[in-house]
This record gives sequence, structure tokens and C-alpha cells, in this order.
Amino acid sequence: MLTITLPDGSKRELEGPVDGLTLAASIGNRLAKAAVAMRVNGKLLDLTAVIDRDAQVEIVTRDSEEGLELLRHDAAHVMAEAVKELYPETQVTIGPAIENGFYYDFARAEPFTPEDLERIEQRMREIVARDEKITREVWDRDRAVEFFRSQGELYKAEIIAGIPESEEISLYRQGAFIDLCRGPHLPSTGRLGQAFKLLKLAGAYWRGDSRNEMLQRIYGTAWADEKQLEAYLKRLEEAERRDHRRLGKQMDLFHFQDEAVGAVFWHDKGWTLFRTLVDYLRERQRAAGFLEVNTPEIMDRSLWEASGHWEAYGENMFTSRTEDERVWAIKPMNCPGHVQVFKSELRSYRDLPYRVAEFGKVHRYEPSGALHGLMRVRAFTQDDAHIFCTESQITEETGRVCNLLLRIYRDLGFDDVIIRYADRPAKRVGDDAVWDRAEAALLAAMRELGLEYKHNKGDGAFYGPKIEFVLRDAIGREWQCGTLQVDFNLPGRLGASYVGEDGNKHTPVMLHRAIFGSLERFIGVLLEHYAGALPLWLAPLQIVVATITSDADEYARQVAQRCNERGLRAEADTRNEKINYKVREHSLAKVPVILAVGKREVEERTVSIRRLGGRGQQVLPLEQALDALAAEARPGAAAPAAEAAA
RNA sequence: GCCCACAUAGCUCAGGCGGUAGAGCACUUCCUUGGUAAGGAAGAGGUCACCGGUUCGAGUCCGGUUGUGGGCACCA
Repeated sequence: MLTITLPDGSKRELEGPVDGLTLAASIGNRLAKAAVAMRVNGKLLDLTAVIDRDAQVEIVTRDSEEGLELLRHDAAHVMAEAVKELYPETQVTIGPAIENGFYYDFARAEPFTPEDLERIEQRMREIVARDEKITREVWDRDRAVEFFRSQGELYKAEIIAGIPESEEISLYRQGAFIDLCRGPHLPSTGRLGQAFKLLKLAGAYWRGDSRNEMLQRIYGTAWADEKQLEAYLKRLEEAERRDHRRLGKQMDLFHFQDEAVGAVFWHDKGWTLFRTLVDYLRERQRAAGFLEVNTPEIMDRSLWEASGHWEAYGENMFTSRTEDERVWAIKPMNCPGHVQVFKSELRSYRDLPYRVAEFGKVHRYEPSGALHGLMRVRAFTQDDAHIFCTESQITEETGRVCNLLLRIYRDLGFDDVIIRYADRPAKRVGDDAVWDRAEAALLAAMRELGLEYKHNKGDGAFYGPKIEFVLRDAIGREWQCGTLQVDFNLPGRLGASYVGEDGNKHTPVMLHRAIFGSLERFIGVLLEHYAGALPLWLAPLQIVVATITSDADEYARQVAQRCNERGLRAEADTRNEKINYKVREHSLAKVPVILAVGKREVEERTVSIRRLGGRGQQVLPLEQALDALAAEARPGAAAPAAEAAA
């Protein structure tokens, strides 16, 4: 007899040994149907594994997070099986579960076509319908390598050869398909169900290294049931609807054109939004003790050689050569400029911390394939700042930056901020001893501030470790925006120093920080977060005064003017169109407030307020409406609840 | 940069097998003065991304370039 303890603490006596399928069936029919794997004494195992002694067992079901991951992993295997059946000359490589789905990388001379994708998906459905048993086998390493080599599966052979000696080589077999896999897997292909869909074809480097050959990756999504799949596909559509490139057109914010690849042509409304953000941040920074400066966009190459940027990023810098044969760099960064400001006079320890900020326009020759709307451009504006301080001031300054940054994110509607800590990268300047100190200082500051963080190994800047601030948007996507970097290297390299209490020269520590990161990109994030329906204070055009009949034209112009006098951005729409038409047009352009005026409003000196996405109207005396709107338009003021227009 | 796909009017998109372009919206004019997401009519608008090739003839077929999209790699 076996005693199985279930997660709820209940115990079950069973005639042993017993496998997971039997155990699940003994607990309940529904559980047995939903089961995909089991956790025995904390270890995730196949349902076909046998339990031969007393144990704590949890049945993992398809709708749990863990179960879903297994389903997706299985979907990848089923896809590989389908591909091998249809295109036997293809080599398989790896196929993991990922967020929302799975992919598998294949090596094949011929590119897959969208039609191939349909065929593959169809074959996958057949394989699921066949309900092939999935069985686990443990093989000898050399035999496994030999086997896959003989099958022409050179990638698989290479993977197996690279598995540490201490690990077991497990293979999973389903039908005629056999693949290396740690598992666990479903007991049979039928359990995968039909709630999956192949989504797209892409290229991907073998082992993620751009020096390697390019494989063909097929992405798919898989869910516990059809309902979840539908919901996910809906979400994809929703994300498309929020695409900032599309909103940029609808709202007439900006455009791109071929003559300036990766550089934004800001239209009036987009630039108004840009300036609104700058004005807001400028004021917050001033209050937080930052001095705003402005430094040259073109500086001699020697400065960038000294900072190390030339060495690390030279090939990504725009340069210019003049008649006199001098080579200039168009700044990709503001740090060296700020160091020059710091160095421009003799500094004392009494001047520290010395905080300089700049809305610095930088240019970087980003790889063509990286460009993406406002999110990744070649010319952008950083809200860059540098704090020159002593080692002992790092914690205090880090805390101040965090407070400032979280406050600003909250004002902009981002409450969910994830923090990551990134330490020394492979490609870096400075001795390890210096890095030890910088990392220790940053970690100490984070500990002191009680910041919870994820460790992002090896992802620091080339001159120092950093904290990354990641915003989660309205539909759950993550955007890294803010950063704080502790730099023990550049001040010394660029010859910055201050006179200490002891009368001697010392090298300051430099903290680099950005809150939006790139203004351009941040605007893209904001647009997608709000689906274009920006809070009143950010909306570039806040109010349209729309006439219902031409009798109200003069009054409408007066109302618009009163709005503008109160600091509200407003226009009058006196065109000879119906109010329905005007409401529709301004709603599509995401104007937050429409003030409709007709005969009644003219006579009573009122306005009829209509909110973007709202259904009803509110009629208020003009001045009262202006008071309310002006109050609402202050930075960070909470927006009244309004559904985003569809 | 690499893989795949795409590029037609301001926008969104049609254009089987090659015979020098079409819709809706937007725009202009006229009619309509209408109370909260498209009132009606007429008109104007295109070197079919660019360069080259095949062909009697290319938006359509082939090659190249540029750009865009989705990934990968990169992101100071």
C-alpha cells in the first residue's frame, strides 16, 4: 500500500506502485482529464512515471501556469514532428515554450512559406487526432550522439554532446518522431488539444549568436482551451489597435520618410505632446535640485576616444569630417559633455552632489533591422542627467532619483514599475577592483532603500552597473525606460576631479540617470499605454468647440479663445458639418473633450461637454466648465473614468 | 547587419493567364443649418518606391537598390 498526500493535505491509500494517470483517475474524472503532468515530492514528472513509495503528489493541470507551459512545449514537439513528416530533409534544433506560446527552430535550405505554415498546422492537428503515445527513454550519451548523427540531425547531436556528463540524456518518442528533451511531457499527443495556432515565420541565429548560421523559426501560440486561444488572438488585435505608429497617423502627431531613416518629423500636435512632457519633467527636475544645461551636439573625436565610447561604439556613431581634416562625432551620449561642464571650474567637495540635466538630442547609427517607429530611432532626445558625488553620497542620491522617478511615472499613469539590477558586461572599461566597488555601492544603496529587483546578469553599461526601471503598461507589456548607473570609470578617464576636505584632488563618482530614457520612445509607450486616449493634461489638442448650427460660430470662437486664455489647448470647429460628423472625427483623433454649442448654449452662455468615449453630455455654464477643465488639466491630475473609444 | 514578407491616390485597400490604373474615406465646389461616432451631389487627385533587364508592350515577369513590417542579433 502507498500513501499519497495531496496538496490539500488529504491522504489517499493506493495499491502501489501506481502511475500518475491512475492516481489522477482515482481522485476524479475531471482532474484526470485536465492532468498534464505531476509533481512528486517537488519534482515535475510525466504522468506515466511510476510512484513506488509514499509521496507528496500534486497533479498539474492544463489550466495551471505550469501545465500550460508543458502544453506549449508539447505543441513545439508536435510541430517538429509535423515538419519532419512533411519535409524530412529538415533538421530540428530546439523548440521551447515561451510566453503565450512556443517556437521551434529548423534548419532547411528552402525557406518555409506561409502556405507551408498552413500545411504544418493541419498536420499538427492530425497528429493530435492520432493521439500518439509519448514515451520517455534514457539513452547513453554516445549512442544518442551517434543516433542523431546517423539521422543527419547534426544540431541535435551537437546539443547532446554539449550536455554536462552529470546529466541524464532523456529522449521522448511520439509516433515515428524522437527528440531530445528534459521533459516532462504529456502522456499522449491527444492531450494537447486543438487550441493552438501557428502565427509567424522568422529567422533566428543558431544558439542566438549572429556569427552563426540563420535558422528558420516558426512561432505558434497554444492554450488550455479554445476560449483562451480566442482571447489571446483578441489581445493581439488589441495591441495592433494601440500601435503608436497607427495612432501617430490618426492623431496627426508625426511621420517618417525615407530621406531621414529613423528620425522623426514631429507635427504640431506631436511636438506639443513632446513639449508638454519636457515642460513637466523640467519643473520636477528643477525642484529635485538638477541644473539644466545644454552641451554641443558635435564634438571632437578625441573626447569620445577618452571616454571609451569610440572604442565601444565607434561603428554606431555618426561622424563628420571637415575641410581641415578634423573628425567630429555627433554625440551619441551626453555624459562627456556634462563632464566638461563639471570640469569648467575648480570644484570643491562642497559643490557635491553636483547634478546636471539636459534634454540632449543624440544620434546613433542603429542597425537598420532594429528601427521600429518611435521605439527605436537613430535620432532621439534623452532626458539625461549626471550626478557628480562622493562614494558616500551614492545611497542618498540613488534614493532621491528613485523617488523622483516613481513620482513621475505615477503622474503619467504607470503604477507598476519593475526594477532590475544589471552588473558588469563582458565588454567593459576599468579594473575588476573598481567594478567590485561600484557594484557593491549600488547593491548597498538598493538594499538600504529596500528595492526589490530582478538580477540581469552581465547587462550593465560598459562603464558601470545599473538599475533599470521597467514600466508595465495597460495591457501588461513591459518597457524599460528609466535607468540609473553607477560610474567609477568615466570621471577619471575624462579628468574630472574635485578638491576634498583634505585639500587633495579626488575623482568624483558619476551617477548617470534617465527617467523617460528617450522622449521619442516614451511617447510611443504612452500612446500605446493609453491607446491614444491621453489624459487631459497630456493631450496635444485638449478641447474642440464644435458648432451645431452656424448661428453659434461666433460664440464657439469666443469659447475656444476663453479656453486658450485659461491655458487649455482648444480649437473651434465651425465647419458646415453635422454634429455627428464632428463628434466622430474628433473622437477618432482622440480629442478628450468636445464642447458642443448650438442655439441653446449661445442663449444661456453654457457649453455641452462630451468626453472621449463617453456617451452622455454635461451642460455647464461656460466659466464653471473652464474652471473644472483647467483643474483637470494640471499635470498628474486623475483623469475622469472614460472608456477608450473603439 | 541577418532571415522572410511587403511597397498602387493624403489614408485604408482592389487590381486571375503581361495590353500604359480602380474603390471607400479625406480634399475642392455646390446643396443642406442638422443636437452628440459618417447628410447629399459634382469635381480634382497616381512617373504603380527607385534603377536595370526580358518583351511589340511591364503595376503585373526577372535582377538589384532603398524603405517598411515580423522575428533574430544589437541597444552607451
